[in-house]
Amino acid sequence: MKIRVKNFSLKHTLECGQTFRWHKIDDWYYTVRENRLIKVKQQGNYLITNSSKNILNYLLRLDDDLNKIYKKISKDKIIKQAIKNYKGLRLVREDPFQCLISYICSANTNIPNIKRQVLNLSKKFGKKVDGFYAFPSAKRLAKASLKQLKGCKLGFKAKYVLAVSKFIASKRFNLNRLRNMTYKEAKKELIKLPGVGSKIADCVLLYAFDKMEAFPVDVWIRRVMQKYYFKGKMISNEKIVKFAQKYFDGYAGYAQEYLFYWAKNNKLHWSLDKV
DNA sequence: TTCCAGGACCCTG
DNA sequence: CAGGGTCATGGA
Repeated sequence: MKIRVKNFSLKHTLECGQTFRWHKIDDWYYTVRENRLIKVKQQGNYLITNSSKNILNYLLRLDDDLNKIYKKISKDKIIKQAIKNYKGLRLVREDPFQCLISYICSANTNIPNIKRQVLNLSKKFGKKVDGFYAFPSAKRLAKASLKQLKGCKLGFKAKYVLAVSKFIASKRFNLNRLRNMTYKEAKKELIKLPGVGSKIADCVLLYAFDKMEAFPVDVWIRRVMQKYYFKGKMISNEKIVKFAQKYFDGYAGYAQEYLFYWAKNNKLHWSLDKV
């Protein structure tokens, strides 16, 4: 099926580092969602896919009015440059459990390692679907042993993944309930989970629960914010979050994604900050 | 060899 | 509340 799109870049959307379960083979991107294989590629203003318009609209936020969002967040030359470089980058809508576990795995490591960890989990515990692997359910991961999880190279995060999976599988923690909460309420709940702090909670709220005011602060965002928005001054993560939420006026999450990709691709490092 | 990566947690002062 | 050490893993 062929879907007309405008103001959309599949490449930037899937390769900017917000999502870890799309595999690129030639021009096609593959993932498994709800135990079904989805494949998609972009040709100019069209997406070619075996899926449906509704599903891709949902997963890739094709209905977001990007021009309106650009207008809201284009407040300075840094963010303008990032928007210009990555035009068409959209946030994604991830499965909440997959998103939560993926970002728990993201602690103190890099994107290739995160991808490796979630792929290992999928291969070991997920269902095989047309040659690819679904991300395992909470129920399945809750039955895993710590040794098996460490075998997936999760390192010190294995215990968090196991504990969180057990909380969710046992229904002592209801992930779906977060969808109807405010950003603040939902964040307060997420942070109660072991291995989940402010940054990972913001990632889950942004990529899985539509909380556009979430502003995950990782090392790259810290660098770009500290250098260009706080004159190099050391500042707490919470102050960065609060500043961004006010400054980017309801769309901090979108601004964050562009700034993150920009900082990372420009190899922004501390040595440059100190100039 | 040392440093770093989409951090959280624990302990100190 | 801020600052530092620690935790597994793999690439530069």
